[in-house]
Formats: sequence, structure tokens, C-alpha cells
Amino acid sequence: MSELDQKEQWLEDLIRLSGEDDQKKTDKQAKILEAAIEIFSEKGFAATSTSEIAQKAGVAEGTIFRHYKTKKDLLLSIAGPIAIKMVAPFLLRDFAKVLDLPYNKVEDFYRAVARDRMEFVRQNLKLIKILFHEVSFQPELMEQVKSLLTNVVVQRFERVIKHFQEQGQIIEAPPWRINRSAASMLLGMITFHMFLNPDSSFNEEEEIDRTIDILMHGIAGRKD
Amino acid sequence: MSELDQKEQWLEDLIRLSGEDDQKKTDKQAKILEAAIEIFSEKGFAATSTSEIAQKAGVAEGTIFRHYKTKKDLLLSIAGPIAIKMVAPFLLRDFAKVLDLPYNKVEDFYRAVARDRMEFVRQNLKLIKILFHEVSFQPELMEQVKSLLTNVVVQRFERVIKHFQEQGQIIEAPPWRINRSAASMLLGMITFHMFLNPDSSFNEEEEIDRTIDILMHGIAGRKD
DNA sequence: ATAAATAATGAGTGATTACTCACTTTGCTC
DNA sequence: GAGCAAAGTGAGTAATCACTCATTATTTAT
Repeated sequence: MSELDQKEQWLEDLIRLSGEDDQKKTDKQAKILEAAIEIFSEKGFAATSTSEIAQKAGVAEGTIFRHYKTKKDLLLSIAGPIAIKMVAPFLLRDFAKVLDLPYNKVEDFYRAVARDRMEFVRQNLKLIKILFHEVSFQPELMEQVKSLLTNVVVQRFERVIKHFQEQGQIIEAPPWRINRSAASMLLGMITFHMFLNPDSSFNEEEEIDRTIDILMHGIAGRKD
Repeated sequence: MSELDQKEQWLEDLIRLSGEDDQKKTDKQAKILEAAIEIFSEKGFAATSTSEIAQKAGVAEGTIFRHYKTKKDLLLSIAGPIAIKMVAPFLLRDFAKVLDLPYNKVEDFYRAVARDRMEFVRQNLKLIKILFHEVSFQPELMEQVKSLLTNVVVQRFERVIKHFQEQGQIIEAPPWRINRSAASMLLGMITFHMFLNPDSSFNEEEEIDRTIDILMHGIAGRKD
């Protein structure tokens, strides 16, 4: 088993583990998590009291501490898994297959990623908000996220970019700048439509297409 | 006096007012602000105690409440002005002159904005972090920021975009999507280099140029 | 120099905090 | 249905919270 395969194995264990964590939960424990997510995302972790969580969950305050040693423990059990799930699609062994199979055009690749992660954001708005706010203040969260991003996501996307660069589909520029640009554009779109402007409806498919078009060809007037 | 002029007047008053707020401060009051900014940005507003601020500032806890009615008052006196200063260059009457004078190419316009705001971010990292985190939890801050962005910044940038579209320098697309794309790209660059990756040095001028080039012409391979 | 105004103090306040623990209830096994 | 482990309880605890106020120190005005 090669080093790479071992690494992949470790990652898939991680994903499976984080997927298992919503089993074997008591009714009350589920209620606690539900209430905590709600209030954490509304008022922030530090401004939320355990008594408030207990009240909203309909349990005694002591019950919270049966399942979670500390309030911070409760936070990490909420914010940790979402960090992994956020990058999960890029961790799978299949992701490498992007290089061989289904996407022969960069646009198709970006479109698939954008669709998939946009749906994920839509279904995890509160959790993402919690992770996003607390990552600055909880060093263990920061470590986890940094490690996931720099060691895994960035590396894998770099390989994809280099692949498309060899084909001449993408300009010769440092892959990190290409990735930063693509991430800026797509995250900017997602942030704008899901967080800043959640009420106004929009044609998601078209917006993705238009955004990727700008990412590919820019905003400069085109003479053809 | 036209309605527009009245609006401008009101805005300039606002700017001047927010500029005057760092006068007539006692030594101790300045120390309090300094300490509060430091700790708020490190641990977040809710996780910071007034006793901790007093200790770091070297004053009695009561002194804080001589100058600020509540802890939240202290926060707003810090985060409010920075929101205005962040968009100040776009509020000035001069900004309209972009349409006539110094920038005949869109690239030059974006480059000037990027340089200026990047320097601003560099000199206000902590304040921006505070504003950014607390805007979600303090409705009055949210209102202020939303009002500044939607009623002023967006409108003005739309006029600039339309101007360049008429010249054929920018593709015919909804101005808001052009602006969202430009904002994504430039804020993405600033965020990456100032917040996510503050240690690694980089050639700022070149990075701005390369980023604007991608904004203008995209990442697609170019055949010329 | 004196008086008035403002700035600064720090001990004290009741409320709230995260968390504990002795106890009761529940669900499962044989 | 007895026995037992796990789940759930809620009153209790010491610490900390934002904030007050009577008092003292410092500026400012005349």
C-alpha cells in the first residue's frame, strides 16, 4: 500500500467516522443539538448560555453535561463534522478521476463543483455560520480547518489545474492564483445569494453559468 | 439645493463626524479603546469582560462606564466608525469624477480602488475583524452596514459600470453581476493575503495587476 | 487662589454563568 | 420481574458578569 493510498484510507475513515456521529443519539440528545445549533447561529457561541439551550431543547440543564463534558465540547461536536463535510467531495478517491473522466472542459468541472457545494450550503446554512464565526476563536477548529484546506483541498485542486493547463484550457499562471480566483468568484456568488441576499430569488443554473463564464473570460468587452 | 446634493451633504457630514470622534479623548479613554480593540478582536465581543478591558487599559472598571453607558455602547463606538471609513472613498463627491477624469481604462479604475482599500485594510485589520464578526449579532450595526452598501456604494459603482459599458470596455451584463464579480475577486485577494495568509510576503503591485487581469480576461487559455 | 465641573476610582450589587452531584426514571437482559 | 447500567433530573455552588455609586483626584474657569 503506497503512502498516498494510506493517506486516502485515513481520510475516508475520517469521513465515515464523521458520518456515523448522527447515529445512536437519544431523543433528548438530538433535541439538545438542534437547540444548540439554532441558538449558536443566532447569537454566537459565547453569548449563548447552557440554560437557554436546555430550555429550548426541553431538557434539564444537567442533561447537556451528561453528553458533553463542557459547553465548548458541545460546540466542537457541532462545528467539527461540518468542516469535514464541507470539503468531503474533494477528499474522496473519486475526485482524482476528474483528471481522467467526466469533465473534458474546465467549465464543466467548475459547474459540477458549484452546483454540488451550493446545494450543500443551502442545507447547512446555520452550521456553516457557526463554523465560520468560531473558527477564529477556537484554536482546535482553526487547526482542523487549516489542515483540511492546505494539505488536502489545495493540493488536489492544484493537480486539477495543472492538468487543464497542460491541455491549454487554462492560462499559464501559478495554480494557487487560479484557485484563489475561482474560489473567490464561486464563494462570492454563493455568499451573496445565500447569506447576503437570501430573499431575492434567482435562477441558480443560469447564475452559475454566467459566473463561470466571467471566471473563464472576464468582464472585458469582447470583440469577435 | 437638489435632492442629490442634500444627500451628499448628509453623507459628508457623516464622514466628518466620524472623523472627529478621535479628538477630545482623555488619556484613559484612549487606553480603554485601545485595550478593547485588542481584546475584542482576539476573543470576540461576547467573550470579553469589562474587567479584562479595564485591567489591560490600566484603569478602574468604573472608568469605562463613565465614558460608555454599556459594554455594547463601547463596541458600537468602535465598530460604527470603521464601517463608514471602509466605504468613505466611495462616498466623496469626488468619486463621481471617476466618470469624467483620471481613469480612461477600467483596469486603472480597479487598480486605484484595490491599492487604496488594501492599504486601508492593512492599517485596520483588528477593527475590520471586529466589525465583521459583530455585524451578524448587532442589529444596529447590520442596519448601518446594509444601508451604506445598498444605498450608496452599490448605486455609485453601478453608474461607473454603466459608464464603462457604454464605452464597450465591459461586457453587456447586469451591473450587479459585474460588481459582484469584481468585489469577489478583489476582496478574495485581500482576504487571502491579509487575513488567511498574512505571513507569506508577496509583491502587492504585481498581485493586484495579475488579479485585475484575470478579472478582465478570465482564466481561459488565450489564443492570440 | 478658589470654586465648579469633570474624570477617575474601587468596593459593592444582584443576576447569571458553566458545571456538579446525589438522586430518580427508563430501558434492557436473563 | 429482579437487577443493572445508562439517561435524565434540578437544586446547589463558587465564580464571574455588567454595572452602580459614594467618594476622591484632577482640570478648567474666573
